[in-house]
Amino acid sequence: MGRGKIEIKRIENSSNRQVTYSKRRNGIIKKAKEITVLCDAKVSLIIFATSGKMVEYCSPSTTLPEILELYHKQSGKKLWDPKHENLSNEIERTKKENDSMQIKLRHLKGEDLTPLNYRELMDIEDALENGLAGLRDKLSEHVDVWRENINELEEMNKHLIFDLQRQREMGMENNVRELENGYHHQSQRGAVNNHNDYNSQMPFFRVQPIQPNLQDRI
Amino acid sequence: MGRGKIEIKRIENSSNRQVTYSKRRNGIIKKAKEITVLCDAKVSLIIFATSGKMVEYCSPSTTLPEILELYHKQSGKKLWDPKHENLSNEIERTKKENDSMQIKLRHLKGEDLTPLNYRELMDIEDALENGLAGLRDKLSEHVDVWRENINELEEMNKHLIFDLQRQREMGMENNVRELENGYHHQSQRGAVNNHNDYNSQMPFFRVQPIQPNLQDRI
DNA sequence: AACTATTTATAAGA
DNA sequence: TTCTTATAAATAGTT
Repeated sequence: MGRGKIEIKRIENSSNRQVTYSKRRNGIIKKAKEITVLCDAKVSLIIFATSGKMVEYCSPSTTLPEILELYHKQSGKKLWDPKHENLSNEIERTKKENDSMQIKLRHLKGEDLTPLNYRELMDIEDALENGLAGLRDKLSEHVDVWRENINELEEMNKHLIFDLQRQREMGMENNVRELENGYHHQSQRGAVNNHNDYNSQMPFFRVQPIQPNLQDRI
Repeated sequence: MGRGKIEIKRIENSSNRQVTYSKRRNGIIKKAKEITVLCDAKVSLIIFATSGKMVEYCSPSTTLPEILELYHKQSGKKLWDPKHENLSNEIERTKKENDSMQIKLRHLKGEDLTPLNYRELMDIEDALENGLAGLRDKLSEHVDVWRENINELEEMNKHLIFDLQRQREMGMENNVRELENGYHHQSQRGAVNNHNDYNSQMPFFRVQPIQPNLQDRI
């Protein structure tokens, strides 16, 4: 249908091919639209040029996914197969893994033990005892850290108390010097001079933990 | 293009519509084939009649899944969406569940405890102790069953031994009667008459377990 | 992209 | 359905 008849074989002239592609592509889409209107047909048409550019037609009464669903039902061919199938397998595998872990967890919690035989029960007991052993190691590590921490804090306290006393004694000497120089001082301050009274000293210092994140671990 | 021009609107006469459908369907497929050959295009064409009957054309250089893959890349539209998406979500959810169970299991086995704080460790210890408690209940149930079984077996043994002795004594009486009636007997048999010798009696009976499947549960 | 001679598709009829 | 054929529509080659 044109000035001359053409053979149906690849058009070698690239620009001719491009022009023909464009004309015929429009022609097919027009035909597709017509058949959907004239005959109530559902049509999906997807065309890719060699360039990779795509055009699509899908009859307005439907959608591509719906057409693919119908296609799948009729032909039995799986379109999204590789991905879909892989996912199905993976999910099945994962769920089985899940179930078996669930059962193991229950057993370790002492639940659902009835169907187990003596050997299996003993194995679980071993596991629990190992678990408790590991756990108590870890707990005692914590205790060790705290004990060490307490020691360090006590050591630090000692030094702080020592420093504080020295500080006060120096203050006293200053007081004396100041008195000698004619300065006046409030008599309330005298209470502090009794540095053998531990309780009265306590409110004067706060010690930060040596391990900065210790709070998080308790 | 025919004897008369037609409007592009639904053909009301059903048999006309059917005929037109059939002709035009073939026409479109022919056109689709031609454009693939002439212009190196990739074409997917799926047509459903109102009857539900489907015809398909896909250019020989490709497959429908491949076209759909390209379609997805270019348009961004997800074709297999509902199923595919649901599966993806489900697998993700299941994997997360898996991971958390894996971690719990490790903790109960006394592994990977380092990142836990003291409170968490104590919780695990509680869980393990509860587990051990439940487990030991179950173990002692087993032991109880065996103990009961052993008692029953011993009871049975007593009766069997008693019956056996009676049997032998009756045999003896028969022997005596037979002797009185003039029968001859080998003197070796005399050893059996000492029914206070337990060891010599043992080989004479085998007792089946009272619970038929007891073996399975040990 | 527009034109148009020609081929092709197809509507109607059988 | 299929064949026929008059006619509409599509399009190849040209401008």
